[in-house]
Amino acid sequence: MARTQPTSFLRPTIRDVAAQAGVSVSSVSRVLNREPHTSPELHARIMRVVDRLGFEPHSAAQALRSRASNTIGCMVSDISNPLYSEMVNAAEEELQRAGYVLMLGATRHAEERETAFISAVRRRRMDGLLLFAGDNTHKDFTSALATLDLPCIGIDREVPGAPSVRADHRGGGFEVTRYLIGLGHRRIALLTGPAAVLPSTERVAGYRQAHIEAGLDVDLDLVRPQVHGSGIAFSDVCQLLQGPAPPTAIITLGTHMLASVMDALASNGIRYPSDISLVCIGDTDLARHATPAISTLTWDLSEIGRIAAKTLLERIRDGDQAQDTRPIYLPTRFILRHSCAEPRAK
Amino acid sequence: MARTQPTSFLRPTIRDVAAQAGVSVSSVSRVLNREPHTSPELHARIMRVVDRLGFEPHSAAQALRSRASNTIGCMVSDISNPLYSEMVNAAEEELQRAGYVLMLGATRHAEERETAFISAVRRRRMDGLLLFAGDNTHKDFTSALATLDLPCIGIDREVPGAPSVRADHRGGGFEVTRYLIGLGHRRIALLTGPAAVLPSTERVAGYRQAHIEAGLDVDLDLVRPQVHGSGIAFSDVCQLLQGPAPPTAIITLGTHMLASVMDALASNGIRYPSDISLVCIGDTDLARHATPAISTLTWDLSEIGRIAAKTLLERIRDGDQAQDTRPIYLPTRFILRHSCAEPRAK
DNA sequence: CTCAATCATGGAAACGTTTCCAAGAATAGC
DNA sequence: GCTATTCTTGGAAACGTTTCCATGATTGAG
Repeated sequence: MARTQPTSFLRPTIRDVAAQAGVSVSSVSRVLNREPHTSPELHARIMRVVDRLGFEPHSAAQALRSRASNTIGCMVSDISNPLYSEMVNAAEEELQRAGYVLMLGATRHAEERETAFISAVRRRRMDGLLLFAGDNTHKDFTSALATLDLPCIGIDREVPGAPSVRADHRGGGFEVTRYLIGLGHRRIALLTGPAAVLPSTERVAGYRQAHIEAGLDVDLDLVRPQVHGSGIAFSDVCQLLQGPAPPTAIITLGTHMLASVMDALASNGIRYPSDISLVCIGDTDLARHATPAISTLTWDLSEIGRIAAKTLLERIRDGDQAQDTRPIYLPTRFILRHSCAEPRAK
Repeated sequence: MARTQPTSFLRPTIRDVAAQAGVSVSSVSRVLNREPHTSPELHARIMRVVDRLGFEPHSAAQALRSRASNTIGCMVSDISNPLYSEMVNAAEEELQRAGYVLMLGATRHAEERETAFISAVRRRRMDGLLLFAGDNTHKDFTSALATLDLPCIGIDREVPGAPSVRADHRGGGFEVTRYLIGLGHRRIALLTGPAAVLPSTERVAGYRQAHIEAGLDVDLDLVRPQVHGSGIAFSDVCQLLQGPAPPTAIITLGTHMLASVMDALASNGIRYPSDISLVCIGDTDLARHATPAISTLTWDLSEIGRIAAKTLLERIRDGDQAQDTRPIYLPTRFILRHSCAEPRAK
């Protein structure tokens, strides 16, 4: 009887509900969890009290007892990168609908933050994990990940023992490079993310493949992986343009990097498509509305997020079965605009 | 003794640690929580076992007992909006550093998702809440919020009883409008977000104020709040341009909306700055690199996120004191580029 | 009409921590 | 050298659920 009259400043517990309704705690739990074997009258009586008291179950207690936290971890290097934020947005929508809450962990490319997040995932007994593209040479992180027995999906990333959802960056890189080669370009610069991140790795592979198929050598000096942040692309582009054998075409990421590249072109007095051809990867307002508009390799970011979320939910439901870990690929699409031309005759 | 030998597939608990170290559970807890009154030898012995077993405390149990979840809620309408994602990114960094995990709730402007998220905040006993700009006419949400006794910060939003961090959208709207009026414009269209969202409300207020100070009437037909998503600005701009008294200047948001506006101008054969002047709110790559570059009202998004996070942390630490709920304003800055001119003589 | 099966409910033991309290050991004050 | 304090540790009671088990009531089969 001690808790029949709940003190006003304390949130009501399931015992308060049980006491006020004159039933047992277990009945309240059963009703709240829609279990069978509960009479309609009991249900009505309990729900009335629940509403009156504004009872809301304490999810930590639920998690402790039932071993499900209804929480999904989402590890991403940089949520302010529009490529990621669009995928996260779509995934969150899908997971929210299924009753899960997303826990965000932005790693900012630091391995120490990655391992810290994995630790948080373990302590909080999260139910699943979405792992976005990141540096796959981080060994501490990889080994921390290996100890994690948890449904997991890689997004533009390979995760041992887990399926991944990816855009076909290799195919995209191939298509774009082949297109430029077809126009007659022989020195094509590729500005992409760090080499150890899957999309970049794949992109470079596609770039090489296109060269090989055309019987051309690859000049690795033209492949310039960019470190994150700042407008580092700027100096790389300047260096290339001012070098002995400047490129006649540039492939760059469509995010901030494209803006840096355009700055670099401008400050070297070089115009596209007349002086140099330009293709970007990842469609943006800037690519669409620059003058001339920039030909772009694009793919469906939201769809990747959605598929990743759905696949994760399936794996959570199916438990240990469904060990199909084949990657799911989404196609890229090349949008031709007006930023490319045949290279200048010497 | 029953649990001295932990079964391999179960995660070790604090009892396992205690048993293996031959000490009491409470000692382990004390050591782990860095409490005073623990001898160095005990500390060393326990930590050795903790490391060997790979023990990680179950945060649900901690939350249940200690009434702190180390979790911050983050309610935002749309995480894929770059304005929001940059603020969230900065806030997350600050909160992560303090040991908190961010729980993301994207509401997509739906009140039902807002109230659902508040419910999640309550059930999970989150320690604080970051509330980003949203429709302030949502009454169910507002009343749900009122029952929430929890440190809370509004970001570009007013929250009763809580401080807010905001850009000075009113001042910014005023400055931009005054600038255009100064150039001679008398019909200035304002395309902004929904009227019930604070930044828009304030912006419109600044816009009116500039008109009033100049002794001009405000034609409310020129103020066009835009519903979210899609390129709705497109049809509004077309309608204005084709109307009887088209505007000679347009103020628009710098996000996707700017692209829509540019499309609308293009498809009506109208060029800026010669035919019409253009200013956007919120700096983007597009605004910087469009030709001509677009004059922009900007402010420090990351700083807003950081300040919001820090203020929230203070409030969590200070408990019920520190009831200073005055809003913190950040200034806007007008960047003059090449998108404005005096209006055409008739 | 009886016995077995099912239904509806209650009681109590978990889940894995933290924290309160008690108690013995060590230290300090005089 | 004795008492009053402070240190160090252990035991046990919470925290608020879910779930297992037991029990009485109801139903169904023959």
